[in-house]
Amino acid sequence: MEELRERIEKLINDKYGVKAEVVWAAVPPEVKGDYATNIALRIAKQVGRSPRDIAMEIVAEMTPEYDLEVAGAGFINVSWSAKKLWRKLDVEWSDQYGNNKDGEGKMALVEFPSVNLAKPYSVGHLRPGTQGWATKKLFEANGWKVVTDNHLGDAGTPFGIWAVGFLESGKTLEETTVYDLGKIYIDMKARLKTEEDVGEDGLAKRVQDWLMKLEAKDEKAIEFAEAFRRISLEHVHGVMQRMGIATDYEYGESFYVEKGKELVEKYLGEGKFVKNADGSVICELDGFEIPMLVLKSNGAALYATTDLGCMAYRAERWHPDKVVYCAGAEQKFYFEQLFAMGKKLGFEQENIHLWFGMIDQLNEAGKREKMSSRKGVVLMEEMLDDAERRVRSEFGKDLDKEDVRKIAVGAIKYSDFIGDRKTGILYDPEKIFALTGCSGPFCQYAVVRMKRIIEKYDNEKESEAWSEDYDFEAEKEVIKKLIEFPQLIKTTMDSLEVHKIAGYAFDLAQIMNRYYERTEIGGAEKEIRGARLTVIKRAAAVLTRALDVLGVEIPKQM
RNA sequence: GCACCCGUAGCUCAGCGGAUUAGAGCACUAGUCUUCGGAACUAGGUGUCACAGGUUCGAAUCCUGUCGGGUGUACCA
Repeated sequence: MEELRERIEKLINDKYGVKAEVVWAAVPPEVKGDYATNIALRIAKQVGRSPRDIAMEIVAEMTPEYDLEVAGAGFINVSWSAKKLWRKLDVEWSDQYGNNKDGEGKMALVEFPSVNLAKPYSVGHLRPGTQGWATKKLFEANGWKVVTDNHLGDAGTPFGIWAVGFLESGKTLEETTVYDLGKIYIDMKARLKTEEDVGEDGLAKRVQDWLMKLEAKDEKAIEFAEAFRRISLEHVHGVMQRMGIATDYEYGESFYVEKGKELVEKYLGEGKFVKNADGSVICELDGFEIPMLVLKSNGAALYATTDLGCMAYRAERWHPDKVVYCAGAEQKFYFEQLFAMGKKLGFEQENIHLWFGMIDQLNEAGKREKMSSRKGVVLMEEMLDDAERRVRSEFGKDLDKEDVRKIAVGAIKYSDFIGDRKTGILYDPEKIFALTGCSGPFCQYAVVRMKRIIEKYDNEKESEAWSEDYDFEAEKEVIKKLIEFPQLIKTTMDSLEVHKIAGYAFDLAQIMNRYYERTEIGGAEKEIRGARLTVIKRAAAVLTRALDVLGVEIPKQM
């Protein structure tokens, strides 16, 4: 294919004086041929001839060396024998198949899931975790070194809200749980909203007072903050462990408060920031009507302050080439400002806001609406429990605990990758926990089934010995799919559209299910069986790797 | 007001560096069963690709406008 591509590119250059890249695309199954290029259509205008004529001429030059055919408006379709395709796959195959070294020597910092410690981990924070983890995996598959950081929401207003609410609750720190914290947070938020609506600010002031106390290192405030962090973090770790995600570091916002404030002073001194009459500090940004607020009028830090400190800390410690912030679409404007500020201040890394649509739920009227703390959210633990319950009841067998978890989490994670990450998702248990159709468990099942077949027939290394004459025609569709994989990993890296890998995994799983529905393996002659088992082994390896990028693990049985 | 995202089958969504006949899953119907693991496979679609223009030999895909939905718009994160 490479050779043919170069030949055609050379031909159109020599013959028509046009430089263009030939790209092969898979053809629809009804059409004759395996791959097609629309090169004739693309250069037709420049050449000044009809695409069909050009395609005919190209084909005439390359026949009979290659099996080419002009189709449709001027496509050039190529057919390859299954055996040739198999050889291509075989040459490229290794235990690292799919991975590449494009990112060698480069380093990325991926920030996720960045949960708010003031309330229990809810489904509202599902996407940063799943998408962030997949992004890390994707970078690694492309040869990057990756450092991950859970940028905990452990400072700022949530702390003040929690401190005020906690004192009102009358409970002691020892008897306070993460669920109490969540309840306090939600109640307080509602009260603050009511207060604001009537134009008062008594409660808001008390919240800010506690915040200031913490930043001034008041003993009581620090004690609260530490307890608050301990209670929440234990809970967060539990959920992340069940989800099968983890980060290397978890410096929270509080870690960067001081550093951020120092930098605000520094840039004020350099004239890059401006102090308002009310004491607040801003950073003017070209192209933005609204400047970036980097310090509140009462002198307290806010998100931008800690993120500034964070950006500087990371630059100094890791010198990342890219920094990926995994956070919802509603924060787009903020990140645009933050990145513009980073540029203005001379930070060199490329910043990416990996954003995603929000999670909706159906209300009583059956209408879609945003999931919000006030209306009551589904907690991650509840969701995981539900999913595991469903797995247990649907899969009658005695699955061990770990397999149940993997299947449940596989369903949840995969459902996040069915659509583009920018598209919002609907929290519908029927879809999130889907065990059939386009789902995680469908893909997991395909791998488990393949492994069983391999184990059953591969006990005497039969896969190593098959007849040289075997034509691989029955495996052609599988082989073509496997050939696509390395390129998919590369192109997904450009767009960070991980859902394309999920689509690939589903296609491959479906192809495999169809494959052994109509192809005999156990009953095949020994010389053929070995070849078929080898293809199945490779398909299992590729599907496992694709799912691994998504963070979907393979259970031992299901 | 301005900015960004979205509008494709009953539902949930792919497809959008233009191109061979617009696809999946769910749901529904009918099949395939001495299972190399049937949690599977096969067959079944009357879709104004929101609407209207434009560019093009060719537009769901690119451009402009309109309508509808969502989000954001400095002391929240």
